[in-house]
Amino acid sequence: MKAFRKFTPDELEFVDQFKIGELVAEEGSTVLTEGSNSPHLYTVLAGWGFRYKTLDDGRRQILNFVFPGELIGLQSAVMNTMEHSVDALSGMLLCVFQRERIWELFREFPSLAFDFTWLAAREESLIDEHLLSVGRRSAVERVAYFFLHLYDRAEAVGLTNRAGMPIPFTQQHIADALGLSLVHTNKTLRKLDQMKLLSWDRKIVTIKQRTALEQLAKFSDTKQFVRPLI
Amino acid sequence: MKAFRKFTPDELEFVDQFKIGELVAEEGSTVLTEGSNSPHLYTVLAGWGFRYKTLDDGRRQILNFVFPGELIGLQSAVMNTMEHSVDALSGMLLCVFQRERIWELFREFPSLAFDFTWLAAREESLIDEHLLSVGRRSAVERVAYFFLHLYDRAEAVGLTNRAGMPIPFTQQHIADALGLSLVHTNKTLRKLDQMKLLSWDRKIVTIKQRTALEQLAKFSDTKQFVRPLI
DNA sequence: CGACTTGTTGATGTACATCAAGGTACGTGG
DNA sequence: CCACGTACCTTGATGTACATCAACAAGTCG
Repeated sequence: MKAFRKFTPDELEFVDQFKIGELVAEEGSTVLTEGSNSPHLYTVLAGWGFRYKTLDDGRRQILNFVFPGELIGLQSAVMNTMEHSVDALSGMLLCVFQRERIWELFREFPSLAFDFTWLAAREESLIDEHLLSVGRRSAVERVAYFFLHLYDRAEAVGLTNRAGMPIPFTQQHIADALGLSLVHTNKTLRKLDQMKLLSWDRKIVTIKQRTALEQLAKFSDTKQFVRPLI
Repeated sequence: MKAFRKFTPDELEFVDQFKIGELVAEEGSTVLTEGSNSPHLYTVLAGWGFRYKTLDDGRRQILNFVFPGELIGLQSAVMNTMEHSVDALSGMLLCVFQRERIWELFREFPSLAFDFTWLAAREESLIDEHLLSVGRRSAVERVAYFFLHLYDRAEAVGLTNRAGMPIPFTQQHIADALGLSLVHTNKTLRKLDQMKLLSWDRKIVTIKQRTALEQLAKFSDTKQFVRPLI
């Protein structure tokens, strides 16, 4: 997949024995739990997931969605506690690594260590943009931005098709990601539909007028993040 | 300062020649600009700053505050573009590093590389919590949480005193950090003052009833993040 | 078939934003 | 010392974007 870089043979060998197995996570299951101290680190091989935090009274904030090629659990790997949970939206296939050996990775394979740092920095910048949305964009802008961004990421890993983007989640997830109520999210979606900019139909989202939507969303030229080869 | 870990002599030597100088940033000046490709990486030695993003119509979202001991510009160092700006709130003293040599650092000093990753992961987890606030907490909860969190971080680097926490910013900054309007931020502060939980007086903030405030804010047991020694 | 999940819509309520005005503290130059 | 400006905080009146509640329709799963 063009989203990934090439590895050298010895990197591959290390990754191969760093890996301790594969995990199939069922749709709706929780892969990692806030507050736990997971001994594992995962790479997503297939499927969708999402990271989130909750308040004790049940309010939930979805922090980001997780796509193939991304890492989950790095936080607990370097800090010894998970500060968020991860759920599987669709069935997911995960590649499992041993957390304890992360130190070895840093010592022996600086290029892989750099990848980790790069992924962490990229994740941070995604959340920064998301925070800007939730803090300063209106509901329509937020929804518009959200789907533009999501579409680009899904497309990059081949999760879109001619019809649009098949979506494994409900409007409640969108609401929880954008800091809106379920009802208002629905009304905002209907509005974008009436404007003929975006459609949501039976779990398929289609972007109908990309440029108009980008203007509405104040969509910043999202350069695809490419990890530099150094 | 107890917030920092000890370095080994050869780490110190490398850091010393990795460093290319010091920079004094004036109060109110911009240290890094969104969209630029800064050749430098900084460590904060003294003073306060903040990271933020803006929309073209001027709406601003403050992402996080920056304290001594923290790194700025790691994003541009690993990804070649800044996705946010950084301004100095007070006068700041920065230690400047050469970005190009970051690769050398990863190759020669895995322990320092690990520190970088650790700092990136910590920053991410701070923003996650902030996003939860902006997305799901009410205005009072947000303000309460904000000051509890800020106080702890300020205290960790010795920026508080018996009177409380001297604050180098205005209510507009708080509003921009919390996704509120200036006026509503002010009213919320007055409310917390009337409840005798928190006071804001001439740039000094005092937490008057810590536990009550924590309950109100749904303050999660913020463990001080301690970088593991591996 | 009912029970349940998901999407949709209208009526009502409220938390927040916006507007407008005034107050205090600090500076400046006369 | 004053008059004047400016930056920041404060408060009330009004407006609006969003939340909450309630009800129903359509699909889906036992």
